[in-house]
Amino acid sequence: MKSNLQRSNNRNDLLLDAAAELFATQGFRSTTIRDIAKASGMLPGSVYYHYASKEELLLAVYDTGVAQIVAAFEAAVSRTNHPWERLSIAISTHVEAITQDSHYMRVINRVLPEHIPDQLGALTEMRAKYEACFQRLIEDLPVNASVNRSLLRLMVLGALNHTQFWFDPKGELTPAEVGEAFTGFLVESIATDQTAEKTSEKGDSHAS
Amino acid sequence: MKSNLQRSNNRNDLLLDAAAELFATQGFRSTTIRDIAKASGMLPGSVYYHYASKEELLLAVYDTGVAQIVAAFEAAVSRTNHPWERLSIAISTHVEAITQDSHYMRVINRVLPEHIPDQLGALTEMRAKYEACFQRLIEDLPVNASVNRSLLRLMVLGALNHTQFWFDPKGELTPAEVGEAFTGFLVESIATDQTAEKTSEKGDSHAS
DNA sequence: TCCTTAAACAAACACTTGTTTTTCTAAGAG
DNA sequence: CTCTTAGAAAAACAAGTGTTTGTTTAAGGA
Repeated sequence: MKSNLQRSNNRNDLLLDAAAELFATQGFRSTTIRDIAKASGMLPGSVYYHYASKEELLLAVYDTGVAQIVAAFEAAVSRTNHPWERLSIAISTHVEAITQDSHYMRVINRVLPEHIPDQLGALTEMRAKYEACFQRLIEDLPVNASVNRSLLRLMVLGALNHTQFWFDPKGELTPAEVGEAFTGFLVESIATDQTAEKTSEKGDSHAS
Repeated sequence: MKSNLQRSNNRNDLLLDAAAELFATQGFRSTTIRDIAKASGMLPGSVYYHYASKEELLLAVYDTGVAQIVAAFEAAVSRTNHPWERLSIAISTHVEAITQDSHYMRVINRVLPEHIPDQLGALTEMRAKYEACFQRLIEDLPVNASVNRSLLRLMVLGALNHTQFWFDPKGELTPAEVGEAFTGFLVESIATDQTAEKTSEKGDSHAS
């Protein structure tokens, strides 16, 4: 039988952390095994004791990242039952995730499945767990029947994914303001009348 | 003096075309000089007779791509003076550009300046020429005073940049429908009243 | 104490990368 | 018919890549 006191697992976590940080800041292709090994204080070959390949290391990071961002998402969204507020909160949570917090979540934004063809299926599957959050959230939005919810989801996801290239955490805008603005751009156009009125009272979309 | 009949320039164009296609379909890093040489029917070393480096080759492709997409943009947008229709047309032009047409335009979408740190400045400068088109277009939109036009532009650009990952030219949606949908999601929320009414008559945003 | 084994080291391997150098070819100029 | 030279071939270079292999270390169980 196995001993209940395994030798230090911590180096494995350290390795994973280092990989996450490097994947998040440099991307997958630009990060070498030697970079990761150096950052976690070991030699290149030692990495392969823990993970069979560089791509498997990415999968482990990705898995953790998805779990974290889904958890952050659900925690944030549970604060209210109002569908449009939920969208706003979800957006700000996403923006927060890619600027602060752990590097694992940033990997989900930076490394797109389409960029690693060999792992396209696995990565897409994981990422789908996150995108499904938005799917449910958008399904719950009270919008006009003519609205193509799938296109709406893709528009929002695209806008969110791009925030990594322009959002400056030291800038004037807060993640919450981005969420409110993006939501505000949409709400009155597509919401059913009663929900639009309810939201516009507290939203920032109208001046007059 | 130089002879007016230079030897065949066409191999240079062929080289550029091959590079554009590969950069567009595989990305910059994943495309090797050997790939490009093979696709243009020459040997790796011969590429360097025409371009001093792989990155210089990218710059040449990028430059052509920006010129083409700006031209396509302006030609499309000039068809109407209505600001919201212009936005819709601009979006559909973008979606068309990344699916049909030349590979040069697809490179602009696929290869983001942030991914090639050594040429960040040059690429950003070129890309700005394209993004400026949207900036002017959004400046001309009659929207409420509370609307942050900069955020609106970033939202639209993000959504557009992401279309490459999901838009299927063989699918049910046409680029024009994407443009109309995206515009429809926005127009009534942020447009000043009279323009919103004008647009909603022909748009597809309201059912009731 | 002996043995097992998790964990890492040390060093190379096999290959790919962008790039350079040298050599050849063929077309136009004089 | 030479001479020059644009243009490409051929082959290698130097650096970097992911990965594998053989060896060492040290902790825990018998």
